[in-house]
Order: sequence, then C-alpha cells, then structure tokens
Amino acid sequence: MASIRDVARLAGVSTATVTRALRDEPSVAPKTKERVRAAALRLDYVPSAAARALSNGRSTLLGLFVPDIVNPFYAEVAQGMEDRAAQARYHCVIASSHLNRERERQLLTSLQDGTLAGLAATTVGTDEAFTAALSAMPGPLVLVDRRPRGLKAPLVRTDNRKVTRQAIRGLFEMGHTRIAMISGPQDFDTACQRLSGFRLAHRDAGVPVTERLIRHGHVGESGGYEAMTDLLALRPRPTAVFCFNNLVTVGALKAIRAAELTIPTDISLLAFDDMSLFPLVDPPITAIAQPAYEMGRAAADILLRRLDGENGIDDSVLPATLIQRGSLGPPRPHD
Amino acid sequence: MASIRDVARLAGVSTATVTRALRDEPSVAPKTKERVRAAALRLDYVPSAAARALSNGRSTLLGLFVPDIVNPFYAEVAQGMEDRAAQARYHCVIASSHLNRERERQLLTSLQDGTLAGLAATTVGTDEAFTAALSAMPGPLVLVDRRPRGLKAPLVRTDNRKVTRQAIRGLFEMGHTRIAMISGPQDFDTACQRLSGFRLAHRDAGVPVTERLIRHGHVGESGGYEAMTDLLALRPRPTAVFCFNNLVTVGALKAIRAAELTIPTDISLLAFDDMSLFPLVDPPITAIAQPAYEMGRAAADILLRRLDGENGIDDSVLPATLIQRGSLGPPRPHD
DNA sequence: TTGTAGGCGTTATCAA
DNA sequence: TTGATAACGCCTACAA
Repeated sequence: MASIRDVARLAGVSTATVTRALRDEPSVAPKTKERVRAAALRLDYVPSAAARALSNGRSTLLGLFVPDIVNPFYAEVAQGMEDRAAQARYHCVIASSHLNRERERQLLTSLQDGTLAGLAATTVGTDEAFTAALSAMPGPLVLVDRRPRGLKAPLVRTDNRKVTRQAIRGLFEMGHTRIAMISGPQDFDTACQRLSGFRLAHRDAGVPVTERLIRHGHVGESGGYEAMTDLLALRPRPTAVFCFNNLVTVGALKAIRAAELTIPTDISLLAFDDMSLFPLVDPPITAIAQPAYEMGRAAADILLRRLDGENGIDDSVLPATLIQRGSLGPPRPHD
Repeated sequence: MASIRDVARLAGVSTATVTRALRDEPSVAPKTKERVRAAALRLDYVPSAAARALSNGRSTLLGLFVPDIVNPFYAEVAQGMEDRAAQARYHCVIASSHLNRERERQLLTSLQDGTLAGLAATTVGTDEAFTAALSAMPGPLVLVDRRPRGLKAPLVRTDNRKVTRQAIRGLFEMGHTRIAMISGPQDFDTACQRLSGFRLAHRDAGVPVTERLIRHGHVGESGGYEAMTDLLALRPRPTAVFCFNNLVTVGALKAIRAAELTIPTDISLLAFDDMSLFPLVDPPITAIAQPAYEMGRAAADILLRRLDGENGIDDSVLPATLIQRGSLGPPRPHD
C-alpha cells in the first residue's frame, strides 16, 4: 500500500501538498496538482481510512441499529439510509440485534470507540442502560420509528395516529361495529399512537371501544397468531381486525386460516405496514404502508446535517398511505 | 474521551502496561492489572477504534456487498453474517448496490482504504473492473451465491444443480412433460447450475428439452412477469414453470394471475428461493429453500478464519431443501 | 503557493 | 514485570 509519503516523494512535493492537491484545494498550483494526481494514480494511492479517521477524530461510518434486518420494513429503512449516506460518501454499519439483549450490550462498546460517526436506531426495549448509552454516544443520534422514554434525539416516524384513524373510519363506514386490534407493547410509542388513532376513530363514529377487543403486548408472528386465536374465540366475534405491524399481521393471517375462516367474509383484516407479497395473498391484504425507504433517507439526512454542524433539528414526520386491496369488506348482515 | 495516557497516568503506569493489562496478558502483575482496570473504569475509557485500526493495520469491520438488501434472501445472508461476526467482535458494513453500477464503483474505494478487514460479496454483473478490484482488495474475500468468471476466492453456495434436478424430477413423476424454466442471465453461474439441473432431470426422465420453454436472462419481478407472459402465450402451453429465483417467481405469479389462470390446475409453479409469505399465497408456493442465514454465517466464518491466518479454504456448499406446498399438481389429462 | 513539524491514540519492540 | 519510544498514515497549524 502506497502511503502519502510515497506520493509526495514521487511528485517531488511535501505530504501536506499531496493532501491539498488531492482535495483539489484552490491554494495549490495547477501544475503541482497535476503532478500529484499523476503520482497518486501511478502508485494506486488510496488514503487510509483509519489514519484519516484518527486524524480527523471522526469516521465516515454511520450506524443503523435495528431489531431485525430480515423484517422488510427495516431492510427498506436500511436501503434508504445507505443510499443517502452514499451520496455523502459515508458507509453504513448495520447491526441487527435480533431482539438479543446481549448483542445490544455488545454494540454499546462500538458506539463509544468512535467506529461510528453517527447512529440511527430503533431500539427494542426500555432497557435503561441501553438508552443511557445511546444518549451518551459521541456523535449524533437519530431515532427511527419510535422513541424510547426519556431519550432526547430527533425522531423519524410516520403519522401513525392520523393514518390509523382514517383507515379505521373506513371500516366503520363499511358497517363494522366490532373491530378488534392486535396492538404491541404499551411502551412502544408506535403501538400507542396507532391505538390512539383506533380509539379516535371510534369516537368519531360514536361507537364505544370494547376493551376486550384490544389485545396489548403482542409482537412478532407468534404474538399475532396467539392474539388472533383468542380474538376468534370471542362471541360475538369481531367482524374486523387491525394489526399494528407486519409480523403480527402474518401471524393473525395464519390464525384465521387455521380457524378456517374466510377474509373478508368472516372477518376483515387491516394491516399496518405493507409487504411486497401482500398483493398475492388470498385475499390481497389491505395495508397501511409506511414510507420505510424515505424514513431511512431522512434518518441519514439528519445525521449528516448534524455532522455538518447543523443544530436544532426537529422530528421528521412522514405520511403513510392506505393501500386498498381485498381484505376489507362489509360485515355479514346478521353479524 | 479519555485516552490511554489518561488511564496510564491515573494508574501510575505506562501506556504499554495499560494495553497489556486491559488485554489480560499474563505478563502483568495482578495488582497492576487491578489498578489499571479501576482507572479505566473510572475514566470510562474505551480504546479508539481508529487508533487501533491504524496501529494494527487492520480494522474489525467485515463488508458485505449485495445487490439488494431488501431482497429477503440477502437480508438473511446479512443476518447470518452479522451474527457470526459479532461472535468475534467484528461488525458488518452492508453495502447494497441496488444494481447500481455507479454505486459499485464507489464501493471500490472503500475496499482499498482499509475500512474493511475482509469482504463477502455477491456481485451483480461481469464488470471486469469491479471484479479486478475485488481481487485486488487488501484482505480476504469470500464470494456468496455466485462466482464471477475469473475471480479466485472461496465461494459459499448451495448445491443448485442437485436440488433442482430432484425437484424437477418430482414434476415429471406427476406427469408433466412440458416444463418451462425462467432462467437468469447466462453469466450467472447460479442460473447455469439450476438450468443444468433442469436439463439433467429431463435426461433422467428421458424427455427431450424443448428449448423455447427456456427463457434466459430474466431478472427481477419485471423479468419474471415478461417471461411468464410470453410462456403463457405458447401453444401448447407449458404445464409447469420453474422460476430460478424469488423475484422472478413473484413476477411470474403476477403474470399467471393477470392471465386469469389457476395454479396448479392450469399450470404448476416451482420456485427457487423461499419467501416468508409463500405459505400464505394462493395457492401456497412450493419452493426450494436456500439456507441463506447459514450461508451468511459460513461466509463470515471463512473471512474470520482467513483473517486468523488460515489458508487453503475451500468452497462451502450447503444443502437446499424442497418445501412442498400447494403450487404443484398433475397436469390436466388433455394437456 | 509550499514545506515543516507535531499530534491523533494505540500497539509493538526493545531495553531495563 | 515494566517503561520508553518509535511507528501507523494522515491532517493542519504555522512558517516561509
């Protein structure tokens, strides 16, 4: 590996001049620049990232912590973040904790050793230690999707409440009165916001919320499956369900299948989060799509701006969209 | 940020001793170690990654280049790689080129600046410059899924040919004789291997391959859609299709829907690559599942071993499995 | 417009 | 068992 000194020697200048020439600074004579460039090219010179990071006191790596990179929502966030980061010649270190506490702990160290210039995170739990470490991290932090209690940092999210409220209203307009919701842990603010939209829609429609139609604390496919199974055992049965995220939807879907019920005849299904295969499911699933890719871009953008010295950056709230497909229908007359 | 010197001062030792003590080397007196640890703890000392990388001449970052992190296959590879890397306290930089050449070019630089200690890559095209740069990269390289022509490096893959041969045999046993295949570009060795399995199965069954039932060069959902649409226009129509990867399958599925044909009555569909929602599609899709997660782990493992000085590492071939669901059926009698 | 020189924080070598 | 010290490669005052 050729170093800056080799280039300097070959070009017959000092290392300082090499740095300046390669950065195309105006203070370098054109002819000198030319010589330096030629030398660099000939030697295949590439500045060492480590040396640069050490000298600058900052790396060009952005971190993204997500619970599960296999979840397409996060994969899209990652793609968006990466694309935006690439524009600024930054790279992304993606850490998928896989809901693993031990893993999260391990990540903390890497937060502090300067590997990362900035961090975008969607945290899993309310682990105080983790939260504290996040805010103690050197360099900017941006939260994606949800904000753990007590963490001060800009947040990129969708307008959960508003979009849910509208979507649920649609259900009422179709004639539903017994709408269930499979919600997440009460300390997920996303779950709270979606639940809040759900309640608001009830109020709008003048329909009282039946608390036992709301299932809290469900996560993942298994959570969705269990909750849905429970819900289906109720009499009278709900005529529609709203699932608070993609995995829960998949679980619920499987439970409905297992119970040999038909969507939307027996029950309507509304999903929060879209998935690429939802259009192909029987029936195609109506879903509220979050702009995951854009969220990733926005997160990177905020980080980059903070790295650039910008301050006072606010939360960024992006719009979600209801995508009508075939899983919503009117309740059966006698239902 | 406390530096090693601060710790040394506080503990009343030299920086060299701090390094040694913190690494728990036996050559340090227990009492000294104790003092150093206490000092480090008190100062919240975390060794700088950049300084360490510079000094060691090597980072603790593993790179993963994939065409598209949103494709669940690659997301799972990433997860596997990350998990394995984490065990060795390495992190992963995931770069998803999104099939973007410009992006690939940009990544080349980062290969050479030492950001990455090693690299796992699934390359898109046969871009010679890119391939050359890959092999010129300092540090170990491992290929995932496919090997571009002329690149020497261990490869982690599945036994494409064997599993395809078996799966297609199943189709013959059901009575199919006109089996189509939507294949990828001829310079994808995966496509070649799967195609080869397809041909072998024909030979096994004593059925000659009808070349026009084979469509080459298709990629992505749109590729699958086009190819399938073409195929469906043929008379006599094929009674089964084999799609060489997940995205192509999705496209084919949509084309079949658009043509208002029913699976498997009108046509059977066999997918290479499984997807989490395939069980929920109408009908559930029978697929050949690659152990993507394991492939990621294997890739990281190879990198780590090479980084450890191990040499002469071979390709790693993992088994794929046929998952029977509902998209395969016998051809209609008169077909 | 260019060069000199010191520092970034760690590790490794050599000597004590 | 410990300490000095010289790299590692780049950047940036400051000086010329």
